Amino acid sequence: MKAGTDLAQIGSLVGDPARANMLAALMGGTALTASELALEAGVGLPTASSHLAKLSEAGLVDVVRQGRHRYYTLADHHVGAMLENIMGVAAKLGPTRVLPGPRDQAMREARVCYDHLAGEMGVAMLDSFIERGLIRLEDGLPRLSEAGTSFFQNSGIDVNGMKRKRRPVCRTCLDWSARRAHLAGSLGAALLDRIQAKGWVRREKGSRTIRFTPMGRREFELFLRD
Amino acid sequence: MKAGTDLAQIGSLVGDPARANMLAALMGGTALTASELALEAGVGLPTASSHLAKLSEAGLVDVVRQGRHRYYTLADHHVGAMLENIMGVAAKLGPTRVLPGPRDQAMREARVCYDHLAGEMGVAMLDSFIERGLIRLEDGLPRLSEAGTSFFQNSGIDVNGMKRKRRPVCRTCLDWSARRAHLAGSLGAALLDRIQAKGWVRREKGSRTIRFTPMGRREFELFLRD
DNA sequence: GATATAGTTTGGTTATGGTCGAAGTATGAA
DNA sequence: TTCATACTTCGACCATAACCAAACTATATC
Repeated sequence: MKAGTDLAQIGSLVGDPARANMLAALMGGTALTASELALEAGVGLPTASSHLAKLSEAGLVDVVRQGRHRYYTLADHHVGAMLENIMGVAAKLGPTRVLPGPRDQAMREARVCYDHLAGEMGVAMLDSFIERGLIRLEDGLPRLSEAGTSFFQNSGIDVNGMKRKRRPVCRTCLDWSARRAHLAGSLGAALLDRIQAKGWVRREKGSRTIRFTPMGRREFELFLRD
Repeated sequence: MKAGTDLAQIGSLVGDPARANMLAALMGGTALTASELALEAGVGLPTASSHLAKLSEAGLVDVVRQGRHRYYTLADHHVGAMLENIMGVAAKLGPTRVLPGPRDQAMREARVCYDHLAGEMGVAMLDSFIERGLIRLEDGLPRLSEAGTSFFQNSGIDVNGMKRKRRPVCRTCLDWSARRAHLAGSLGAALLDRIQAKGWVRREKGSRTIRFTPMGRREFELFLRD
């Protein structure tokens, strides 16, 4: 009874097409303004504003005011994971998607999951870290090994700084396309940052899909073999 | 855009209070008839029938006719996992649940997650299996070791039979109360079966909560130390 | 056969909530 | 100060869908 009420509350928030589009857009990980989200959702500004107020009040999204803009983001990675999960079920159930088009194909290969890399490339990355002993799995939860700590620190990622924060450094997230785990957490986020900073990928604008450039792909694979 | 539509579709199904209550009831794992679900949801039979038609058409629930009854169940464990996930977010976000009441306490400790054991007891069980080397984690996915195969086979669970089926034998499921993994998959389901068959637990009717009897608790802990 | 039980279908009512235009607030720029 | 941009609030409108009563179908029991 009580459980049903909780379910319904979140469900109805996600259940409105306009809000669902907004949330899907925010899955891209970049903060978006109210106007951008209105455009994304295909509704007027007043409507968008009211939707965002609801999402924000419920705690699904965070907002930070900057000048006359309001930047919205997903509240945290749990929300991102939940949305990813729902999309996974939708994809399984969905109206007989026979052939995943070329666009879906690219998305399967690499995409942004809130703030980290997902898709086959993301799964491959975590696999590689585990194989090389940089990350170890304990009770199903990933932990950075000592070797991993120094490896990432040497790569210019401030892992020790991360360890002092609240957010877990390593976390796994179930990849709906590959049905395997990929790396989330602050380390996952930092790695996506670097991949983007190094110009290995192009973001398709308005989409979660990311495409590796030929050069970027080579570099990335080298990085995994390191 | 397309992703948003998928989200909204599932969201709106889960977003109606009546349907949410039905789904929550089905999380208990037992098949329920349309009338039982109507009662659970607090709506009339015609209303329930229409809701169930929608859920069924969308593929979230399965129905099997038996005489003049129709027994509904969640379509598969992915749906269960999704609902569990949504509840987890709701619990985190929820209206400042300060003190989890005694009832919630029991639910934290042990409950049914669609067809397997969840809560602290479920987490403890998986921990124990891993510690004893019966289950090993590879790439974040649990796999039965050889020792595990013979152990469970000796306990009277037909693991080898399970391996031939489509459904994975071992799967982890993130426990929203403990934020740790517990064991799902066909082995998880079989273990819950045995726990119930041995009379170690009492089901609270109309609830997912299960309570270990004093004796059952002792036996269960022995089983984990085995 | 007649009767009861389980569930669906139909039709009509109601209300929740999404929508936008217009007016209002807040911040920044000229 | 004045104008422009970014967003919110208000008010009114409208569509979707949740709901039930009554009628209907199908299965079981007597």
